Amino acid sequence: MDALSNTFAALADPTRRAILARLALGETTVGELAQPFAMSGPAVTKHLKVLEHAGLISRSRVAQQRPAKLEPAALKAASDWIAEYRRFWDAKFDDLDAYLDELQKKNGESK
Amino acid sequence: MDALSNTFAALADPTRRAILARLALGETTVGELAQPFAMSGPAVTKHLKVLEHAGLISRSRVAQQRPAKLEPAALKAASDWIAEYRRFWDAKFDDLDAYLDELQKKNGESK
DNA sequence: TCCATATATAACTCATAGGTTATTTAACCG
DNA sequence: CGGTTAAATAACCTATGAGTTATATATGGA
Repeated sequence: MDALSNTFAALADPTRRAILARLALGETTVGELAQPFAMSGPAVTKHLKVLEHAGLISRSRVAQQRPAKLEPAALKAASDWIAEYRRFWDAKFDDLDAYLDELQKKNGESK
Repeated sequence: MDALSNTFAALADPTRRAILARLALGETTVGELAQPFAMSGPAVTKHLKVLEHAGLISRSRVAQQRPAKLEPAALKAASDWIAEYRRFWDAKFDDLDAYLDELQKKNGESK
């Protein structure tokens, strides 16, 4: 499957979105996720595999634990895809676009 | 299933994303979609049902045809969900936020 | 009314998703 | 080395998704 399909499919599960919300607060282990979600360890491991395959998280190792960490790049790709439709719901899109261009120029100079 | 899960699940299929891209150009019938996608009519009908159930499109009737039309509100909801993670990939998010607040004030006065 | 056209529904196949429990692997510690 | 803890894998179940072909429904027109 293509990367974007994997990303959207990963986001289509409320448990996985909750896991991402938890990871936004910091790295977390499988055990710390299994408890609040009232779910078996293997189930959490599977969800993490889906998220990892979608590029939304990465894993590391600390002793016996394998903490998961948020990887936002894939979210950005999904956001960019949706952004192409922004003009269909946001009447101010064109104005905003001009402002953002201007802002980027400013940042390029000052930062 | 919750609305957001339905939306992301609908977007997780490349054929359905292509259908949305086609609908961004204007309303389209089942027949006009089946041909370029080399797919049977019933398959298109099923994809349209998924998109409609996700709130991403609406249907109407013109003679024997049932044109489909893009409904961007559901896309906005998905975009808003992802936007909460923007700070994780966009270092300029805080600055941007200030600019957008300012812009909204301006629009409130002038428009 | 009868036929043609466009779409939807029914019935089916095959693959995958999400969950379970039981077992195995990996890493630390006495 | 032997035990303990954390996580992954295996094997399984059930439900759902995406596609097919065949059939039914709805609309328009001669």
